[in-house]
Amino acid sequence: MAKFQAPKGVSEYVPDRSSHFDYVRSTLIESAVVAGYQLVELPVFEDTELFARGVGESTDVVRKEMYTFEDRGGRSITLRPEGTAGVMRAVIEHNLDRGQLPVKVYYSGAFFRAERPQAGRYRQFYQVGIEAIGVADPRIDVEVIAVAERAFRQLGLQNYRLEITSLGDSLTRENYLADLRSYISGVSLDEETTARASLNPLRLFDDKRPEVKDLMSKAPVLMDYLTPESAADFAKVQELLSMIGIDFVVNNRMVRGLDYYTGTAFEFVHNDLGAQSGIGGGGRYDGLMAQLGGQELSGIGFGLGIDRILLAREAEGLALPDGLGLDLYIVPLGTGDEALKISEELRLRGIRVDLAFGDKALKGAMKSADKSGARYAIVLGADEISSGVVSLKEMKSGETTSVTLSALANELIERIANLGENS
RNA sequence: GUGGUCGUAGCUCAGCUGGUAGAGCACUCGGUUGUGGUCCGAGAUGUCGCGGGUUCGAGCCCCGUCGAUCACCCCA
Repeated sequence: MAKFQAPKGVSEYVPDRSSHFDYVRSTLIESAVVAGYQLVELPVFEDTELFARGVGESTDVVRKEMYTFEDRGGRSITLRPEGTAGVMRAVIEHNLDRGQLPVKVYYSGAFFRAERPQAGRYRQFYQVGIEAIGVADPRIDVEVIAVAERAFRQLGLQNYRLEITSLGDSLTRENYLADLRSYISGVSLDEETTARASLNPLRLFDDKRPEVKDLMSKAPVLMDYLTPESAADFAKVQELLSMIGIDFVVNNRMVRGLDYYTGTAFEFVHNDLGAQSGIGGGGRYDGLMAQLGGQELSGIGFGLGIDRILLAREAEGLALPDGLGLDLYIVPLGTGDEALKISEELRLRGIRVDLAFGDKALKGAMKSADKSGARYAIVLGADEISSGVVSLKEMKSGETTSVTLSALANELIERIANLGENS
């Protein structure tokens, strides 16, 4: 029979790599939680119009990368290609913006874009994102950036940089885009590039062809058009980032792929990832809430790519930290009934326990103990059960200690706690 | 969506100018009494991605297809 395979271009995680994935995801989430962001768990599909209006009709995401289908009721549905539009919809729908501001939420899950896959670019991929809605304050911009930066540091990443820019307010953009368009219309470009420019002239700053780069290096720069208010905000953001010790580089040619960004925009770029080097990015969006039928509230947020962050950790040779695996592995001799019972008692105390099943020989079961990565192992045979004493073996050193079964849970808990203090 | 490279045991790969498959690691069992990681021995494992074609004969050649990968495009 022909074997099935996963659909083209999806990322999926199975042991042992899945534990690394889970470590990255939970570290990112924890960084948001400690800053007061609360979970929103949202659908992975939404009304197509939400993304068309929210993300922007001119974006590639909306024009050619969405998974769109008609449901049985004839509605046009789209698998979410990004997180912010759905969050705005939920905030408006549940009136979260009627209470205290800012609304601070995080999300985590799968997103979908029908692109040609390559390393770090998948058709189903995973992000953790946060949004802070309702307060336009450079300090929140910096907090949002700090949530990402802190997570990256905790994950041990080194070889990356933070790029920031300001896209200015609507007046800034209006003036700037007019000048940029007239500059572009004055230079000669091929048909396809001209078409891209007419959709969003900013995109040309991303072009990798030398001749286009050369042309764009002489183009007007948005930074020069910032209104005094935008310029002051941007200066404040930089000042505060420095104050809390976050390094950054200003990239005044940064291009963001989604149309809703205004003001502060940022991107984390990793150096070891090839073409798909962005591990996270975000920015402020002034008009989005109103655009989607809500109040005129500004917001800021980011999306971090779990897949790419995992690749970045692997590229930097970072291993999983100790202490995430099993605490104890039980090797039963004879019937394993007692081992099963004890494992449940220990698990009830929060100790991570696995055991050998299926009447494995001692040697084989000890090998399993070794491979399980458990910190400790005990053999549980007739002797131990009748005497009530087991020999607790630390797998790494091979040292054994006699412990009574009744004291085993406390002994393990104490040792695990000590380990946490030492590391 | 466009172009390049690639696809052989669970994993990493070898397989010369076409003659019906191999290594290392991993896995299972064993090296006589209840303790893994080293060592030694034995063993199982592949429709050579899939489909067609050329040939007396194809893992090696040709076409298609699926997938991966790299770049473009775009982005997390």
